[in-house]
Amino acid sequence: MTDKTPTVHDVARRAGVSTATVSRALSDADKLHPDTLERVRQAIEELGYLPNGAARGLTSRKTRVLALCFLDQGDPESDAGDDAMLYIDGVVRGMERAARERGYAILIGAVQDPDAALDLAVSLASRADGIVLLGQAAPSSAIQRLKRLPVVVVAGRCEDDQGWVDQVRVDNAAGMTELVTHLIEVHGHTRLAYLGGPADSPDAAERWAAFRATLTAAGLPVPLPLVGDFTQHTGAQAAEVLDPVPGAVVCANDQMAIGLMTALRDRGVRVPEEVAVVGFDGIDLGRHVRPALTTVRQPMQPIGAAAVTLLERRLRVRDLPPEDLRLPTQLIIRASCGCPIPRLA
Amino acid sequence: MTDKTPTVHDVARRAGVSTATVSRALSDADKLHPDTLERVRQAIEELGYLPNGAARGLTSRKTRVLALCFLDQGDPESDAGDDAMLYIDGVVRGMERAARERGYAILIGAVQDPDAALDLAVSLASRADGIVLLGQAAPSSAIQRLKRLPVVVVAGRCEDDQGWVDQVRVDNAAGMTELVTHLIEVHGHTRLAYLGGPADSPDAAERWAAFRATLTAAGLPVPLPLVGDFTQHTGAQAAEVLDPVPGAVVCANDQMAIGLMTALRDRGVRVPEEVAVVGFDGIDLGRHVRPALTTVRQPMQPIGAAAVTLLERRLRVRDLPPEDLRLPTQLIIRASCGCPIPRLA
DNA sequence: TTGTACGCGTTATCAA
DNA sequence: TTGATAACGCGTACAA
Repeated sequence: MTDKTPTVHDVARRAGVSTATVSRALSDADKLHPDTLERVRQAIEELGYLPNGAARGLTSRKTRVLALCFLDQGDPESDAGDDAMLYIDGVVRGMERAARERGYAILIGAVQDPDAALDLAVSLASRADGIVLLGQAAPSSAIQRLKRLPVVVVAGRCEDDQGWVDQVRVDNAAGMTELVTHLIEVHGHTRLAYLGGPADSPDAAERWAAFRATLTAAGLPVPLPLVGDFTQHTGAQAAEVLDPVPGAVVCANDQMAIGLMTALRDRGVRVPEEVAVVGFDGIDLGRHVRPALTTVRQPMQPIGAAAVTLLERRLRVRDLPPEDLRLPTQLIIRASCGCPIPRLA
Repeated sequence: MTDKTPTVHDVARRAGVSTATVSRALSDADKLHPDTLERVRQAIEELGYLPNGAARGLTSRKTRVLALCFLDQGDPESDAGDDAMLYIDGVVRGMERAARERGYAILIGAVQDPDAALDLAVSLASRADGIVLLGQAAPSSAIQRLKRLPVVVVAGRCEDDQGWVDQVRVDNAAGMTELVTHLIEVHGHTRLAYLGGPADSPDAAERWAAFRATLTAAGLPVPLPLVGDFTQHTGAQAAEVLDPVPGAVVCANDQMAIGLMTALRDRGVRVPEEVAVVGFDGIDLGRHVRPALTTVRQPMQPIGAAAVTLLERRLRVRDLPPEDLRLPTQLIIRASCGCPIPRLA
């Protein structure tokens, strides 16, 4: 009883055929005589043979793997950071489903430290046919270094590398514009406050820009933004600061909006009667808080799926102009903006 | 300008060294003369060289990859199936974090059809050093077939393969017992109904068994269980059936409990005043519904982390008796059981 | 329909 | 400290 893991040779010997035949049994099964096929099947079964992916990848120059590289800054213990993870979970799901249809598996890697992103990306890229770089995990150094293989940047910095690599983003500007316009035109708000996200978030930047542009276009004054860190905690803090309570508070993401609403309620301020609160992202939780959160939905899964589509396209055709996909957002009107409660939450 | 992706040879030539030196530059950097190292670094940079993971894996017989194989039965369009996915997301997160610490990446693959699980598992296993089979994705055929490499079954069927492979599960029995005991002893319930999960779910089976055992032990009558499919929809349906409203309804998962509560409220039945409702799993949503759901939390991330730990352990020592880990659950008392509302939701 | 033999890119062994 | 070279396991021309 040999304990080494069996190879094609072992299978071949046991089945009384050549290694080539074994190989064919695994791919072009139909090009074999049924009896031969059966013998090989037997041998494989009996030996517990598993093909060696590395050897396969070496000859075929393909791995049938698509990688995803992202930053996981969440404190493993607390609930903070869950927001980003919720987003990532959606993207992963979308990628996996899209990849599955095309015969790919997804390789996932994350780091805490942005400075480690490059090494991780290289390490993942060396085992994949293409790679998706998520948000902050896409320093231009990484993009340069990986130029040899298909790279898609999702939710990356806006300025850098534009027209350089394929990108997938969400149309933050359109979403925010739609949201603010709703507040102004439907509810007649004129005093809007803004609770923004971290300065290094491209999404946060785009949302803020669209917010002020929309106010300006409407001839309304642009408030000084509060700057949060995308956590519920930060949203709660904002409730303390907002003293002359404005008519409405626009938050750069849902978590902060929810934290804010909760703290406001604790302070005895009624939402949406006294102040409207709206968010951005469309996380599931927003459907279940009371009042249900009016927000702008980011299509997480479609983002993941689009990234895979782009990767696969470039795997087939290398010489293609870079694509810069902006996926549409969707305004989701619920109760926190002051709209009547719909029949179904 | 050659367009082929550069190899160690190209780098070696450009740096005026041998391939062995290039190889060393990537692993034992400190065993090289600083100047040599620098030249190699240069060449790598200039050529945009990326190591070939397949070739590496071939010689080293290691991939530094751990695979996860699961069933994704969710309808891509609807919200149904989210429950299972929430669970999986948590496990993935736990795996990734634990794997990262040990220098591994996670390879993810899913199928809809349980019958396809075996093929997927083999395909994933051939590219990984070890594999985690989740729930239904672990038919004994797969476990047999993969015997050559470390396999961990998470939330698998209870009877099969016990003492065969390493397993990670949650202590459903203890959790359910604790939950039901709370209902009986603290709230004095004597008429309990049960809304169970699908017959093919090992978790559902264990929970039901513990439920009835606890009632029996308390000298209470065991009701006929309603059988749902783990969705909110099913929970809502249960509200119609439960006519002589019992004192409490124990649901085999949170989704059903939430669906039930909502439907009950629509029917004008007050929870928890008229009937207590409790769930199982501890999904995030349960914290935000009103009344907040009393439930039993499954430690999703620790489950993933434990699976990785087991895998890595066996990667180091093959000859070890199989481990059958039962992770503890945690009773989370909120409002839906009738307990006073805690200060923080 | 089946077999032979070479090459894929890297690491490790052994010399130098 | 560095170089030459032999595996590693599989796919695939090419031959039979």
